[in-house]
Amino acid sequence: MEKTEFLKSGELSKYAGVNSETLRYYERKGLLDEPKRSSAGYRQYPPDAVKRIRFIKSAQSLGFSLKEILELLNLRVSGGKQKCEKVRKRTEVKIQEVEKKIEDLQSVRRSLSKLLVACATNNKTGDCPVLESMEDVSL
Amino acid sequence: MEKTEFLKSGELSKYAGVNSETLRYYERKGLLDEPKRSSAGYRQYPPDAVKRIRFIKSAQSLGFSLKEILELLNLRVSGGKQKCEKVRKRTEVKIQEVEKKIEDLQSVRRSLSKLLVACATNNKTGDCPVLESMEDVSL
DNA sequence: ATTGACTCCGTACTTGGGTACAGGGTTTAT
DNA sequence: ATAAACCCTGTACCCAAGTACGGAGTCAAT
Repeated sequence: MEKTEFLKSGELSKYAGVNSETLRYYERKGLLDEPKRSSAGYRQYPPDAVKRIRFIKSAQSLGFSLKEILELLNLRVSGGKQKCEKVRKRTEVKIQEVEKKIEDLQSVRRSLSKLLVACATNNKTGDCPVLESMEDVSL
Repeated sequence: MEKTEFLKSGELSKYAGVNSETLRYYERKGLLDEPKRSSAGYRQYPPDAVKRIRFIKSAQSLGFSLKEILELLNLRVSGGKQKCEKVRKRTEVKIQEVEKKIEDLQSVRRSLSKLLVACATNNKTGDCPVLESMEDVSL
């Protein structure tokens, strides 16, 4: 009877794994477009709002603030030559930032791997080497 | 006359680019070892405390909380077979987490690259394509 | 020996990113 | 037609990660 085309806030929050209050919060912050409302005033989210929330959550776990995430989300080409140029510039900057993060993480991973190797050595010899802590190894 | 071997809180905070109150804060949180004190009670940091602060700051920018950073810093092998085993296990978990972050970042970078390509196309044709926003592209 | 720039400590304040009500309307199942 | 289970709004509260502040001691230069 009902086309189950849209999600209510409870449904969206369940699928996306966040508190439904968080949805309102993101809406206030402009991270989530204001959804249509039912006649009773209930929010009706399009199904792919789930993707949006998940994107926000991943980006956060990668060290982006909500403000930065908003900037990422607002990068998009929408016609007009000079606007496109601006987007290109800002995108290049973002890419640099992301690549820096990737390099730092790879450096962290290398440090962790050294620890593993040290442990493996121990398992052969029974004599556990003392390894200086993370930040001495690299970065 | 004075061996300038140690750093005072103001010096360390300057070199490491943080507020000196932050040093006290990190000390309280166990991220920074309590340094020796001068006869007057002034903190005397070893020069490589700078590395420690920088490590903390990078790790933060990669999405690690101070609590997680403390765990990373406390990973180290220091003798004793079963302890080494525990370290190895925890290290493996950390490596997985780091690799997940790297993959997510690479995915973000690919999305951003698509934007760039779209922009480049525009610059040839003068007709700027409409590209859906970040989270539709990937992740 | 006084001034200015530092340090100490404890405590209070701030900001970002949520979470939790209270008080009210709605929908669904019985 | 009534209760359970939603949803709405506004506001207050919470935690992490700092930051600022007051009152006091210290150090270096004049």
